[in-house]
Amino acid sequence: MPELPEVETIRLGLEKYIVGKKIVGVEVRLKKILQGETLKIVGAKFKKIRRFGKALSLDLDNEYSIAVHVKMTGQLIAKVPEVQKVPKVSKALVGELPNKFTHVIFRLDKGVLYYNDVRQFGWLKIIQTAKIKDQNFLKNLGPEPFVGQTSSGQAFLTLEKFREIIRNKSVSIKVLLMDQKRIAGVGNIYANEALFLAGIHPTRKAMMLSSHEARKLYQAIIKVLKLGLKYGGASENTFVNALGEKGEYQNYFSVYGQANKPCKNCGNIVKRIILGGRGTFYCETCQY
DNA sequence: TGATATGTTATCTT
DNA sequence: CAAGATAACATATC
Repeated sequence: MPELPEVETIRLGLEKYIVGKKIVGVEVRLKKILQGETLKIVGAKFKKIRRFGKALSLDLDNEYSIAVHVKMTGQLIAKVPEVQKVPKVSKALVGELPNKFTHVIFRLDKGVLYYNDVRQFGWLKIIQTAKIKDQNFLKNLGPEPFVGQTSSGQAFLTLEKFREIIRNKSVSIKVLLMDQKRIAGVGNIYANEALFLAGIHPTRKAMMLSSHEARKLYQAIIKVLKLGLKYGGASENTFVNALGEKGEYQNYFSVYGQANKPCKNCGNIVKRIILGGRGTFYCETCQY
């Protein structure tokens, strides 16, 4: 769920609302979620928020960073004095803060930053900013599609690189799209949507795509990611932005989650299979 | 009650 | 080594 557009949505919110604010205290309610010494960051100010694929780095002004991966159900929510009324806050997804899913609380000089996580798969790591690139979650990250934001210095996925990545790979194209080591940022929702848009069947072997199909799919990936970002991400499950508001992209899915419903293009029934251990949705008529 | 949900990593089989 | 399947993590929701 939180894939590139959702994490970028969080990043934009944090950039706007917590950069410049000082950490005055840290409360860790669930120890396994946070690694590192909280003492290192007390007194430091947020300087910059970077994104690497689906991960974030909250850089402080004292050479330390808080690296964050929200995995499936993590939420980073800021309560700041300049946002008095938040009209679209999702009560169902957030409710009172802190709540029973709030595992880490950063108290700021002006406001609070909460980390919530229903499934507890996400993590936060306090590390030296200079050592970010040595982290496993970054070392093996592939180039990421360009969706109009540059914040991390990550390599971008060009059409030439994409052709190189799919060349000679007999893995299915959908599994390849979701492989973070090959392409960073694309998860199950956007892989399904991009393949539908490009008219390519998810089980096709990557190496069997024609030159034309490779270009079409490359363009489709960028298009759906940009669309997701435009709608503030997809709140299919627990995703909310840095203010606790839902995204809207789930209202525009073509195939994801549409099993047994008519294809928006041709009216045929959308199929569901499992690929890479994940629900895979496609139209037999429109994708081949 | 049981199926389903996703990101990542580990493990096992082919 | 490549690829594919499956499970594990933890829990809510339908």
